Amino acid sequence: MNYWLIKSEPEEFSIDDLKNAPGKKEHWDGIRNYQARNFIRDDMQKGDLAFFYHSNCKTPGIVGICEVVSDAYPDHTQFDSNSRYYDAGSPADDPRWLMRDVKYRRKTKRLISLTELKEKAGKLEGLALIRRGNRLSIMPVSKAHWDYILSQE
DNA sequence: GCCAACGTTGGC
DNA sequence: GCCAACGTTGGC
Repeated sequence: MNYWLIKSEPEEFSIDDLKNAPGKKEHWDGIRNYQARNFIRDDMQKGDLAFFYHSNCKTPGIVGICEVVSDAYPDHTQFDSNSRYYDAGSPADDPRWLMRDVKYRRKTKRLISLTELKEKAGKLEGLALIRRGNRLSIMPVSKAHWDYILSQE
């Protein structure tokens, strides 16, 4: 059992969009970073929990919790020439990009902002999210950090 | 909208 | 294999 943080721009896909999706479930497409891909492929497991993080918005931060509910499978958007995620170089018989399905669990009681997480850097040492220049859209969260963040809810 | 930080690309 | 140029991310 591992813990994660996944970023989404709320204008694109918000925690409410996930909550309102059929079965409260959606595939997490559009990952185009090898490190993030490797996390999806190698380290995520069905049943893992992830913080849902809103990025590139007025107050970036953690807004909810979701669960990984599928194995990794090819992200279909890489083969769709109309998609912004189209990748002409991805071999059809060995797709470069994978995704998993995530399911809505709940919203956090309040938005736990990036600012606040940075203020608690002492308790969250090593958390990828607050490392300088971090741009990963999927990153691991240790059990200790997970528990601590939830205790601040 | 700006721009720092980072990942990727491609010439050599 | 190096590294400059470029495109993207994402906080501010």
